[in-house]
Amino acid sequence: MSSMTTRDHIVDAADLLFYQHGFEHTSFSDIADVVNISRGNFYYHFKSKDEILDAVINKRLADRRMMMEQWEIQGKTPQDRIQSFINILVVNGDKIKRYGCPIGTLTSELAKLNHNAQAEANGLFMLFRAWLCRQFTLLGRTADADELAMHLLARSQGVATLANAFQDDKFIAQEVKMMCNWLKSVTPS
Amino acid sequence: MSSMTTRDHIVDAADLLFYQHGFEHTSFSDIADVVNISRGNFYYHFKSKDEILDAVINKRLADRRMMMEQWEIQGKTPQDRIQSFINILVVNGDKIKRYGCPIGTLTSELAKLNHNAQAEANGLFMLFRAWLCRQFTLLGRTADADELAMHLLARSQGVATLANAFQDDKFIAQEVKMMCNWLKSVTPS
DNA sequence: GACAAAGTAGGACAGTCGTCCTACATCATG
DNA sequence: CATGATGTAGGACGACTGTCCTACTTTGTC
Repeated sequence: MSSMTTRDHIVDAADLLFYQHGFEHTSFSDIADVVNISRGNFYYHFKSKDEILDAVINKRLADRRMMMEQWEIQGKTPQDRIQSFINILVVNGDKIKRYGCPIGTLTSELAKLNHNAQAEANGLFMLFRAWLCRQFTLLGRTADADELAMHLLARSQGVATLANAFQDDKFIAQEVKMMCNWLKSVTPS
Repeated sequence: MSSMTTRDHIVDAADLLFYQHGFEHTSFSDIADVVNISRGNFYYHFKSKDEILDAVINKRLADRRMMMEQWEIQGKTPQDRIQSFINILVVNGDKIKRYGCPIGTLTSELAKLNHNAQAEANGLFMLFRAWLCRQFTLLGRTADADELAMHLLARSQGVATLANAFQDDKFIAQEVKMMCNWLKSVTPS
């Protein structure tokens, strides 16, 4: 995109580097090398590293919102849309094997750092939770929609963590299949 | 323990601090403050920070092995023993809510750091995987014992990650109950 | 073309990190 | 008591961190 500002480039690079190497392990120098600007000049665009983190979280929130909108357009039924969520594990399989889930690993890291942005990062989970909850409600599971949402979220988090540790494609495929069957089993006929 | 050496004290303190604040975010000064020794003196006991990490991983391996031996003594049936594994989520609920799973968060961090000790840390997962696999085999599920082991491991990892993010006791209880029901459902009658 | 505004470069800064070194204390054994 | 081994204290080191500052270049507007 030629219309992208330097600020956008910084946020994009930080987004990727925070995912690949973690927030703390990513330095200004690392980002500067990617964006090709001088290290000291970040402070024209951001007052602190934490402000970059805020921007990255907001970008991720926006990205995920857009993704969900796509799912709503493409998936006619709630099952289809929930299926789209499950399929992330396959679509992003390679990245997840290497770096884990972008959301889960970020919230874990910030929890250990006792970082101020914890609540904001958790908003990413809340976004998926609320969206899934809505889909399960539309599916007819009004009574336990949130439970089901949390259950599915937990399942996919667990698969991401183990896929990252074991680098196992077959495992991901197996678990995705089981989640599909589970989805069928909770869908009223 | 009065019989504990300084080295043991260092490893214990590092074990706890690595869990609470992460490996990278824990400095020699942090450990020194807990153990009450001078910072520069670590190198009499360890040649590098990575060597402390090795020692911590080995300690965790030994601790978990001991835990499993206890489970084998206390649990008469394979179901009982697998149940003991599931119950970690309740027994260690408070710590998990604060800091996540000690194993999952460590392997995630080391993956992002691209650290040499990744393989060793993954040994912790392999330990549980093999143990669970054995229990499911004893349960009579010889054909898919490893699949079931990985599935249960993933489930507990997911619960730990979300419990850490959402600080939700009720969620843990719900998921543990579901895992119990799942365990019954895979147990041949 | 003048000039303020927007953006950038590059280095200074104080602090912290892991590492290493040397001097000192403790202690068992002769 | 003497002596070597074991362990400890405390600071020096170079590298790197996030932050901040000043000088410079580019850009848009009158």
